[in-house]
Amino acid sequence: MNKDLYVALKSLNLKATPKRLAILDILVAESVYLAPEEVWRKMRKRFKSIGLPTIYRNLEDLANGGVLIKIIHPDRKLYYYLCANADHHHHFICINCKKVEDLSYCGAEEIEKEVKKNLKGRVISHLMQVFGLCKDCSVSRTIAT
Amino acid sequence: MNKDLYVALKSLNLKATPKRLAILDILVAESVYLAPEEVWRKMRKRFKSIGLPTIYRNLEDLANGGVLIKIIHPDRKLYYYLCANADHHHHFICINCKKVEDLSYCGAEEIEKEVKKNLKGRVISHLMQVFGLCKDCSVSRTIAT
DNA sequence: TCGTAAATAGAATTTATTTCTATTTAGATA
DNA sequence: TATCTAAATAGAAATAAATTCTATTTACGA
Repeated sequence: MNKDLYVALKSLNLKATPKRLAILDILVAESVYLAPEEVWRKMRKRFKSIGLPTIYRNLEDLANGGVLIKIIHPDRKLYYYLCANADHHHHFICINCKKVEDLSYCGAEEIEKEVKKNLKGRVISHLMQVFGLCKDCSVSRTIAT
Repeated sequence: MNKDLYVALKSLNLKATPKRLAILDILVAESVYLAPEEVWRKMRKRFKSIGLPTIYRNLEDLANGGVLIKIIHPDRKLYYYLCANADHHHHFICINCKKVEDLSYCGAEEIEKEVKKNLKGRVISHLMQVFGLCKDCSVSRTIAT
């Protein structure tokens, strides 16, 4: 299995259970974001019995540990996808094919500066998600809904 | 009633019903963001019968029309608050007292440039929300949960 | 290999949101 | 001002998403 992932789990005090590893495996294999329920469907092909609570618990634990990123879609549902480097939280998300790409640009410093100076406040976290059509999907104009 | 709001409703082809106006009134009065269910509780003090579906429908319609902004909190729930100028979608949100303040900074141009140039994609919308503690709440260290 | 804390299944529950249908109402038009 | 119609609403019911609970199983350190 992937050495880095194993180390990551260790450092989070999470045991490397077959199901947890399979969840990671699925999310590593897909370069798109998946809803918990979609992860569940894929897991059911590999395990005869697998509960939805297990999916939720693991996704949440892994997201809290920074191994996964929780993507909040505008339509209320939560989606998750694997994040290779936990420091990078800025994404371009294709609303057609669901592919997620990293954005190098991040205005975090400017924001922090403005909040500190103008609002006298303190930044704890920020969320930046850019939705649009990726290269392929903006060529073929048809948009799935 | 507020002239601007009336005009805004007109332009959205939304009728100025007492309940719709009251929802706006509540959200104008509060400078904090509110969950649909919180709006409902306040509305029940004014109307003897008021259904939750009415709250949801109105908040959604008003948000779609740009009169309200839909704030997506990290913990899955949706919150709403009134937006005076519909063009401004960048907020500093205090996780303690729920106050929402505008941020003037916006990296939209840089992002659009990067998506176009590096990813050959097309930006449709973007979301930037900064969570933290406002001036008052960062002074008193106690954080409500 | 053994012991223990962590992880799990499966059922049940909770919470949030939406759908549906009959009734009411805002506001345009006569 | 009275009438009409599409939009808005209540209230009940259904759906969807996420969580809780308890008994059982399992990873993995000693």
